[in-house]
Amino acid sequence: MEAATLKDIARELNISVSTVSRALRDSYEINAETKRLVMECAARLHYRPNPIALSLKGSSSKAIAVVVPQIANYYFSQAINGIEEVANRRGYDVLIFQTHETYEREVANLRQAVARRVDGVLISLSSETSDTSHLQELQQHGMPIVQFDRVSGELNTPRVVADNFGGAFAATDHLIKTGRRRIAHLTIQPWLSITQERLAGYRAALEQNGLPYDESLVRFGTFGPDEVGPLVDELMALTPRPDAFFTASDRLALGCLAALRQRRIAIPEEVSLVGFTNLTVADMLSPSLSTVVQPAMEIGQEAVSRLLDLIELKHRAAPPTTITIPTTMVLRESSQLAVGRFEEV
Amino acid sequence: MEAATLKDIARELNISVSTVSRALRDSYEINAETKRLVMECAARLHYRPNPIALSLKGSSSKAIAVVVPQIANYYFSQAINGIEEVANRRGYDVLIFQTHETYEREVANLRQAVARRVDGVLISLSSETSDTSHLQELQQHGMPIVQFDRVSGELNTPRVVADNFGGAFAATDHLIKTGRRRIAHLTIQPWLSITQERLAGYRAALEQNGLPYDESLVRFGTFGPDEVGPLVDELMALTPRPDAFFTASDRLALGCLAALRQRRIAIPEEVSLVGFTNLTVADMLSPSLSTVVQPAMEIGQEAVSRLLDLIELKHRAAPPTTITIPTTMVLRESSQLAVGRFEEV
DNA sequence: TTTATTTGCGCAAACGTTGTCGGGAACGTT
DNA sequence: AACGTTCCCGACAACGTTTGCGCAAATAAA
Repeated sequence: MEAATLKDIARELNISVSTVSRALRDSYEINAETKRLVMECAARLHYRPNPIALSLKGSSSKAIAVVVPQIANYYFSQAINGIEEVANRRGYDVLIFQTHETYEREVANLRQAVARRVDGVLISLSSETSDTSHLQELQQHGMPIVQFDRVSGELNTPRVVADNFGGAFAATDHLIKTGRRRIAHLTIQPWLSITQERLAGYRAALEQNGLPYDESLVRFGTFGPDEVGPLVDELMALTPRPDAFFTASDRLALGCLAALRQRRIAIPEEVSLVGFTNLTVADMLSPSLSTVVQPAMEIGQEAVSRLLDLIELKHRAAPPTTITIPTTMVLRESSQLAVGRFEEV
Repeated sequence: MEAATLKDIARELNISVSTVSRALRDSYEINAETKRLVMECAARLHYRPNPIALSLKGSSSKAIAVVVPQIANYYFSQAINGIEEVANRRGYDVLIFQTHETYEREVANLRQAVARRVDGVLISLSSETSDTSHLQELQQHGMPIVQFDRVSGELNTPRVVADNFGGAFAATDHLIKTGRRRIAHLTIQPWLSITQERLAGYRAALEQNGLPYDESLVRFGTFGPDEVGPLVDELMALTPRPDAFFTASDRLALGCLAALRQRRIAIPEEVSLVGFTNLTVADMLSPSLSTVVQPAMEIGQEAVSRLLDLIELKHRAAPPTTITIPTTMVLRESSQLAVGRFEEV
């Protein structure tokens, strides 16, 4: 039962290794009876082709790499679940790599992926990555690449993203419709595509509702656990002070929630709060958190589908499109009394 | 720059492939000057040994597999971070596999790991797994294995676990010391080692404090999101009704919190609540959640260290020990007014 | 019968690497 | 001068597969 090889089958049946190989691949030049014998023997010995040898041969390795900033993150782990599901269904293995948000690890991970002869790469850029030449080079060497979530415009690949603009627009519009006028926007690193799109959606909703876009209400950064408090103080010191916070991430929303509660600022009476993405505990918080939900699993599924198409059909000719997956707004207590859902295009 | 091989270096320098191989491995039978030339050329061509070819050769693949129930889980992703850190530092790659809590995927994952020629396996059993013959067989074929977190006694390998008994004891003892007498215990699948140990700790603390162990206060199961509510109703209907809940997982604690809040049962006035493990948002909940914290990263680091020792030193002779990593109790609002920390042995 | 064609299968090369063996050159020893 | 060493290095096999080529036997066409 120790890792049967073609050779074992060949020896058992007194035929050559090549015949066994061809029989298993159902080649036309092998006798039906021989095929039957080989199949039967292979089943009996629990034969499984050795993927390592296959990779070495240079053909496909039936494995893809997914490179994400971190897996200790509900959004990414959900995306990976979607990726695995589709990939496994289509006969591929998934190798998971974490960049821990550093450029250095991203490069190292990609090198690893190449070394392990993956057939393609699915990547969500680290927040440190601004230069994408490492990926461009990879692509020029013929590696199929699909970007998702954190994408770069420099890189000419298919992209699968959530509708960040639409989600931010919907959230901001909701806040305005419920009477808010001074809406602060706390967001992440400014050079990320998702940041820009969310900011644009926020801004568009303001302008469409005839409200001014005030730069002093927008803050960028990778706020550590202790940095949100001071930031909230700073914003609340403005005149007129903000009556709503729209944050571009889980962590920021949680930080705000904690900071506001600590400062005894009533949510949503004094300040409304809306987050972005789909923290599992959002509805168990107090107050429960209104959020723009990103369909992480669906994004993963869509991205991996594109990648596998690229690998299998070699559709390099097809223009790299950007696929936008709709987001959903979930209204909870932090932005209003009523609890309900509405879909957003 | 396209994946340089030994052959490329050999051609460039007009020497044989074997000489190049030996020069790079600093063999004593290669002239110093030749070595220098080879090294220089290898650096220039960005040569990296092909791990696939190495694996095929049968030597070590410098990769280990880590098989966990799921990565969309703070505990496991932290453990993986610890594993990756130590493994990378010691020159190994980490292949991550998810069982999604099913036996079937666990078997498939292990097969995959073997096919990819990993040097060893780090595993936390799926909740469906009661029979461990697949792992025993693997082990008999010489695969180094270390279990962590969810371990089986049937399987004779090193084990790295949190001090589940101690943590549960401390939590229960804390509840008793703060005046609680009817402490319900909500826990997971009864056949898991962690379940049994936590239950034992709970029971020991009761008995040591002269309180009876009441089976009707202990509930096992994989409670879905909608099942916790009814369960809480059921427990609260008992007479005398419970004045504290001690749960064996994140999800259960959150579920209880939500269910109790919905039912307007005051925490901690009417019912105290203590969870197990280290949800990031625990201190942002309302009320913030007292928990027994498991040092996930440390458990991962310890486990992978044992595995690499097993791989490298072939210390098969050493008796498989169980390493217990201490847990910590973090007291927050859900179990009392005061907020503080104390260490637990 | 001789000559084509098909059918079924084996040989050998290749993927990148390591390890075993063997051999030539230069040196030192009898 | 013949022999034994030491020092460097190359040829070859092997890991498990796939694949192009060739070869024999059987069948078909002349």
